[in-house]
Amino acid sequence: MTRIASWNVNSIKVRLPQVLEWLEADSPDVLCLQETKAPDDRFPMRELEAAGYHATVSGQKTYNGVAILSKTEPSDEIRDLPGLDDPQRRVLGATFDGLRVLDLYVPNGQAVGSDKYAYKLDWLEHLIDHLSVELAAHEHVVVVGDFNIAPEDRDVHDPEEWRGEVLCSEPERSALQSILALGFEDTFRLFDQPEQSFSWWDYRMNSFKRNRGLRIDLVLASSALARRCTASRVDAGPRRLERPSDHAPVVADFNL
DNA sequence: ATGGTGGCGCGGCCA
Repeated sequence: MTRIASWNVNSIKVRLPQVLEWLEADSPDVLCLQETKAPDDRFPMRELEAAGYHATVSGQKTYNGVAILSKTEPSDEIRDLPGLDDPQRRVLGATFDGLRVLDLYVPNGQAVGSDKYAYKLDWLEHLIDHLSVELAAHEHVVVVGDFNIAPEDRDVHDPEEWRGEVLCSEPERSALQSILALGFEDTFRLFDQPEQSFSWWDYRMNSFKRNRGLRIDLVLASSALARRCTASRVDAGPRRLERPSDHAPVVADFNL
């Protein structure tokens, strides 16, 4: 069994104890992190290596930053989308024993119509182009991360409140559908799930206690890999801890 | 309601 997980930690410095605890409890083979908010020379390599994990990083100061923690060594790492010259560290790809892993921190987009929203849609276009290349090169591809898109209304606590807003707008959802149409499955929807399952809850307004959330953290698997998926879930446990990330980990198991 | 909460870093940006 191979377990792949994704967690937007909103600062690896603050969340390191929770990450170490979660690695110990859930023993993923690969844990992809987003919003590490740390330059590579400030990433806590030693602590994670002591826990038995390699750390492959692409970070920056203050914002963004992605990392892949893995039990085995990576190869063929990428840190950019081809054709997109971008200082923001949002992409990390690596291969582990024939499994191609892409860790994404998709731009938030701020508000529909803003410059950041245009950047998000442009970024997604470059992502779609690159994922077709990845699919052509690898049979088993898993694309995980904070997509900052709720795929469908059932992934939103109040679809009418969010209708047309950033994270839910039609162009964003259309871009995600284009990714799926390349030949990916949203592994969460391969299984029966509790209603009102979300992966992100705003820090404000007691959103978590009221379960006012969105499911924006996804594990997508290429068709051949999806056939080997045995489970996919959100682990809301860490969101209940003191000083939590605003995101919960998402986890998928594969018969590999 | 243009707030609210949290991280970074020490004022204001970003989510």
